[in-house]
Amino acid sequence: MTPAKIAPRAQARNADQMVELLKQAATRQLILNGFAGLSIQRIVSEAGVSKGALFHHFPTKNHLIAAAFGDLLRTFEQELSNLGCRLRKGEIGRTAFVRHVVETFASDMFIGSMEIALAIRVEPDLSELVADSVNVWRAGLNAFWTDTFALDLPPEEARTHWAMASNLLRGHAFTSTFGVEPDAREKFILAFEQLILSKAAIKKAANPT
Amino acid sequence: MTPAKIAPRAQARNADQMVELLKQAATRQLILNGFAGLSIQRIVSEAGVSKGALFHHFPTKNHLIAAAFGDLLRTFEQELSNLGCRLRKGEIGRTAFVRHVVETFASDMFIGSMEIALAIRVEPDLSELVADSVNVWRAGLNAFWTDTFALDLPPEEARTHWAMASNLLRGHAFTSTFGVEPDAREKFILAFEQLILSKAAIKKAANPT
DNA sequence: ATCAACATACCAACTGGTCGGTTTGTCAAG
DNA sequence: CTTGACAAACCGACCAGTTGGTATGTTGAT
Repeated sequence: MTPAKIAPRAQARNADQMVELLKQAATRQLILNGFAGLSIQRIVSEAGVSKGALFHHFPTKNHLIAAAFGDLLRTFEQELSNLGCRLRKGEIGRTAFVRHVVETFASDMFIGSMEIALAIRVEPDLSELVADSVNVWRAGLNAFWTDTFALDLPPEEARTHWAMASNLLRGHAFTSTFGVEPDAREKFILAFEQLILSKAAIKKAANPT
Repeated sequence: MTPAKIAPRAQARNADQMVELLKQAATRQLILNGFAGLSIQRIVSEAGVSKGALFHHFPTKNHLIAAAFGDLLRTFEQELSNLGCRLRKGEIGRTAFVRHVVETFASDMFIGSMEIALAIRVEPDLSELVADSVNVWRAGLNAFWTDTFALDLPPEEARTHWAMASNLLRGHAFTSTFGVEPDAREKFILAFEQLILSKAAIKKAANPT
């Protein structure tokens, strides 16, 4: 008889789980090594699977990155929406709300997504793959503000105001990557609240629980 | 006699010019292909010189990137400072000033520098090489605001206010990479002027020419 | 003659894939 | 229940090209 051989690696059989595993591995490696350091080899090592498995589910690297990026944007949108709901229900105050929102934007995951977003401008293939996700994110981000606050301004001015709010958060997140002084975050939170939210009324939740 | 051979490539002999050439080639390739696509091969092709020449002047790729990044930051600082001077001398109005400042932040070169800035968080070597340039830029950016405008606020609050201004510009620049709606830039300019500069007085130039 | 400046060939490692083989789960037929 | 067929899922070896350098030789200015 042929001598016993080392058993080949077992092959899991759950496509959805594999896709999820790959997207999460990509996200972790993005945070760890940045967009420039995001390689297929690193992703499969992180996920503990083969390149063949990866390319079975995603035709190109860009497809995987786009899928992971789309998940990231949906996660942020969900987090923000939740924060808005909690504020409207009175579960948190306005300052705490701002603090949480700022933390979402200054998170490793958001910074990672910013890297992808900037890289997109020179990668037409990737840009096309993420176009829908970006549009949904933009609309969701605007809705987050308008669902949460009422502002006594004409619609176009209100839209610009909330775009400013989002840009301020992005700018702060960007600057946070170099580290912030100990109390600069807290100062930003208060200044943001004053500058952006002082004239905005919190909408009451339809059904406060 | 040995038959005529193709003459070896002529070797220019001007170190300063070569260094400048390499930094500018790196910057152009950064704008064209992003940080992830910024390779030695692309830089030397862009510059029309050899890798040997590059590595004679810069010990590693990161040294070149850091040098080019430092130049970029100094260029932005100079541009902004000039705009501030022109405003103070009455050569341009406040709205035009804001428009020019916004254009500086939304420029390809600034976006390229943002890519480097984000990548730095996962590259300790590069981070160390650019630390001084970043500190100088930060101080220069704050001085740009405080040299140009007087604000009736305590120093700490003024500092936070101007940090908000810069972050707003960064956030807008970031969002601009996806393209902006036709009049969104103009709306941003007006809203910025209203939100950030409405309570700031333009300092008069010491010697209006 | 000397050395900084520059060129070119070479290197090991890595890149995003491709490809042939193996494994696994499902289904239908007996 | 068993068996065989099938295709999705997965593996790992292979591929051509690229990466950031290194080593050696040549050139040009003094």
